[in-house]
Parts: sequence; structure tokens; C-alpha cells
Amino acid sequence: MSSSLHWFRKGLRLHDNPALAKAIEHVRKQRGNSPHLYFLFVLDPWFASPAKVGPNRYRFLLESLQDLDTSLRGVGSRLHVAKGDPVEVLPRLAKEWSVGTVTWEVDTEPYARDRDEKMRQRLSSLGISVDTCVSHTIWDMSALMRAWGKSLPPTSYQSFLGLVAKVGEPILKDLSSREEVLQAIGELSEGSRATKKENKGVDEYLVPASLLDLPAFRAELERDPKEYAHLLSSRPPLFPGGESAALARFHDKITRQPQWVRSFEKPMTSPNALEPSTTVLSPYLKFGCLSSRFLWKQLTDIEKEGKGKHSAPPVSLRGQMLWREFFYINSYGTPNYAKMVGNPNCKQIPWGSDEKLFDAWKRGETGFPFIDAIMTQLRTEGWIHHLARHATACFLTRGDLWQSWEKGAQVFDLWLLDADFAMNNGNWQWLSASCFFYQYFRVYSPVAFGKKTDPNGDYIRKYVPQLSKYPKQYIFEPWKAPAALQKSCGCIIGKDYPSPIVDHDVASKANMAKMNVAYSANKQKDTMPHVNKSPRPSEGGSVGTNDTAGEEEYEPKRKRMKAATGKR
DNA sequence: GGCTAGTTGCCTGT
DNA sequence: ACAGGCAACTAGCC
Repeated sequence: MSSSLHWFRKGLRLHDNPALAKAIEHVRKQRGNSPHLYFLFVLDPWFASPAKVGPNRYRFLLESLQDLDTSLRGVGSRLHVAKGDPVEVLPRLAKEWSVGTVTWEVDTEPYARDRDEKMRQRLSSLGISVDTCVSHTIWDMSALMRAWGKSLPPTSYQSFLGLVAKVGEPILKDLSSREEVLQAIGELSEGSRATKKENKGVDEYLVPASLLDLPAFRAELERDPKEYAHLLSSRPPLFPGGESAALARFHDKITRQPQWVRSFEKPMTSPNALEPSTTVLSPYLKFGCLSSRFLWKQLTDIEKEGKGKHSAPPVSLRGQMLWREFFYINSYGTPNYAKMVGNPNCKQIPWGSDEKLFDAWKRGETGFPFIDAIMTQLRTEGWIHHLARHATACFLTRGDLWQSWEKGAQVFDLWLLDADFAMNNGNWQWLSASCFFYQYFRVYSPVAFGKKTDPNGDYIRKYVPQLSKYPKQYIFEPWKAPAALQKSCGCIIGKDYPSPIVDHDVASKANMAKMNVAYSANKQKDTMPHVNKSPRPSEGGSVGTNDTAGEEEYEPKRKRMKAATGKR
């Protein structure tokens, strides 16, 4: 029982990995029993299936595991990759390998919290000790919630900034580098018998070399070759997974251009640039290939070192990191965070359920080129700009299609490389004006918004190539092009490219009226909790765009509200 | 109870 | 580039 095992889940890195460092310490303390340090990742069927993770992100994960394995083998160690339920698999291997201590990085997602609690109990019953560290986020969410002192987390960014100012910044002095950690592992590996033992027989714990090694994904590929065609291309991926790629990208986007870092303002970046206008470090943060604490420290240092002014939260790069922490505390402290029903911070809104509208959105066939280009980039490349996410999320929910944010979040969760429980569900609530943001009358135009940063429509030309010959005055709204022009451009609207599935002006105004009704119903429920009134489904036409009807709908409720509060 | 601020809306006019 | 109208939201703080 003298060996240790570090369990990788997120945190797929060696640098700044305090739980892994603890595992090294545990092994160092052992003497004489040829203790070994094992590294394990478990492909849990809970997420490792084509229904839960799109091919791009699975590829990214495998590359991240391959990179870890390569690094470890360089110093005489290796990564073991097992398949199955980790609560079943890990304790079995721990016994087989005479492991006395297991370490992992804290994961605050509901599934992970539940799984890890089961793992603790299971290991405890086997007499195996557990050591964990918080290093996926900059702050410890449980400590932040204690300091906050309320049962529900702060839902405004400003109050969150107040909270972290009160708590203070964590001390991030001695973040270990990958080289330091590898050297320490190398010293442990020397003379260890375990590495040699494994060379006998078939190795069932190798990192899968590609998606095609996984039967479920192979079956998907055979079922839908077109969908997976981009995976078979010989071109290297746009965003390769792994710690090496993470550190290289960090160097390229951050270290190499301090002036750009210091002047970064998120709203000034472009959602439809052909080269990403932001860092695209998010996939690496999601899997922990890059340490958020390391990035935070580097950004802080770059701001300090330069002279003159630098940008500030919420729009600066440090501000982006704080948004991440903000959504993490919300995901940690909100019951049923990923749902509307049962989520105390989420407005209850009677979203429609129209499969045709939803599928058209998902497939990028709405007839709005800007939206369809975004959805195509998402599906094929796995990353879209933050503001592109805004535009398409608003379009699906309160802007145009009036479909549930939960269904939109599922699509993002499937296809995004950086799909993150906290930020994905939080931002969908934000964009649908269900939580965090409530100015529902500010609606993104699927035609006008993209023109500001891409007047020529080059982004559309790339991702919706049917329209590539359209002149710029029609490319954002091709249905307005004269029939002769459509013909000469080789793309007839309604035949070669869909007609718009909604009239944006009509739909968005009708939806604003529905939001008004839904908000009023939520207000009544809040002020009169004994009246368990579910939000009324409303037809767009019944409220319509008539101002007087809206007034009548709204005014009496104000009075009732006053009467209700007056009772106190 | 009132006031203010809120990561990044759109459109028109200057 | 920026201001104001649009018709008007909520949370947080006083």
C-alpha cells in the first residue's frame, strides 16, 4: 500500500497541478518498498459517447491524453487510460497496484461531486486515503460561498467583484512548471520496477490513438460519413489538444504580445473574423491543459509591468477570467443550475417546443446566413467567438425562435471544444434573459449585427459557400435579392439555400411581448409564494405588437403587486 | 420606496 | 464616433 495514484479528470496538465504534486510527495515519503506513482484517466461512459461529446472535443481529449502520456514516458513513466465507471475501475486498479493514496483535482460539477463522494467512500472502505486540491478555478468556490454568507450566489458581476475583493486574491507565488514536475516524476521513476513489469503481454491501458479506435465513434462515422468527413481530412486540427499545445498557444497569444493583452476589450473584438479575434485559450482551460491560476498570474504581471493604462474588468482579459469564476460560483451554489424548472434564480418562461425550428437552427438552415455560418463553424470547428454565441443563442430563444435555452445549451455542450457546465448554462440563461441579464428588449439582429465587423460578409462566404457569389448588399439577407441576381449568383433562395424561417421584425416584437407576460407572472410568484402559479403559455398573436394591449397586460399587475406587498 | 447601473442592441441623425 | 429614442427590464444598494 505504498504507491500513489493521481487521477486525471480535468486538469490534464503537469504544470501547476497541486494534487499531482501531493501524489509526488506521498511517494517520496515512502521508503524501501519500491513505491510507484501511477497516473490514471478513465473514459467514463457517462461522457465518453457520441451522444454526449462531439467528435472534435473527443479528438481534443485524446490529444490531451496523448500529450500527457508522451511527457510522462519521456521521464520513464506513463499514463494509464481505462474504460468504464471510474467508481468501479479505479478502486480495482488501486488494489491491484498496492496504492495507498489517491489524489485528484476538485471538480464542482454536480455529476463530479456525486461521483467523487462515491469514490471517497469506496476508497475509504478499502483503507486507501484521498487527497484533493482546488486548482481548476482561481478561487475555491466553497470558500467563496462561505464568505458570501447567503444561500444563493451573487447573480451580478459587480457584487461578485465585491466578494472577491473582500476575500482577497489567492497567493500564487510558486506555481510549478511542467519541467519541474517532470523532473520530480523522473526521479521517482528511476529504479521503479513497476514500469518494466507492464511491458509484458497486451497493454490494455494505452491511450487510444484516434477516435476510430473507439467502436461507438467508428459506428457514428459509418452511419454518417458526411458529418465526420472533416475528421478524416489529413489537415492538422485548428486547435490541437494537450498541455504542449496549450503552453504554445499561451506563449503566442499572451507572452508574445503584452500590449495587445493590456489593451484587450472584449466588445471591440470581432465575432466573425476569419482568424479568431480572441485568444481561444478556452478549450485548454476547460480541460485544464492550461492552469487558470497560471494564466491569471501572468495576466496580472503583464498589466503591472507595462506603463500607463490598461483595460479593466469586465472587458479586460483578467475580466474574462473573473467571468469564469462568476459562472463557477453560480454553478456551484445554485440548485438545478442547468435547468429552468427548480432553479430558484432562473425566470420561468413558457418556451415553445417546435422541433422543425429547433432542427433548422441546429443544422444551420434558418435562412439567416449570419446565424447559419455561426452554427456551421460551431459544428465543424468546435469554436465560435463569444459574440457569435450571443447572436445565435438570442436567435434561438427570446430573439426569434422562442425555443428553450436548455436545448440550445445541449447543442453547444455537444459541439463546443470548450463546453463548460458553468459557463455554458450560465451564458444561455444570460442570453435568454432568464438570469443575470434582463433587458429583453435588446435583441441581436441576425442581419445587422454581423455587418458591423464584417461588412463584406467574408465569414458567410466561408461557412455558407452557396452564397459566396452574392454581392455584399444582399449577403446578410439574400431573400431580398432580385430573382435574376439569385440566378446569376447560382443560388436560388428557397431552393439552393433556405428562405428565412421567421420574419425577424415580427418574431422579435412578439417575443418581447411574451417576455413581458412571463416576467409579470414570475413577479407575482415571487411576491405571493403561496400562489403556486405556473407561467401561462401565451400566443404571440394574442398580445401582438399592440402597445395598448401591452399596457393593459402590464398595468393591473403593478397594482396587484402593490396590494400584495402592502399586506406586509 | 427610489435610484442607479448593467460585459458588447438597433436605428436614425448629427 | 457618438447621442438619443425606442419603451423599459432587474438586482443591489441607499
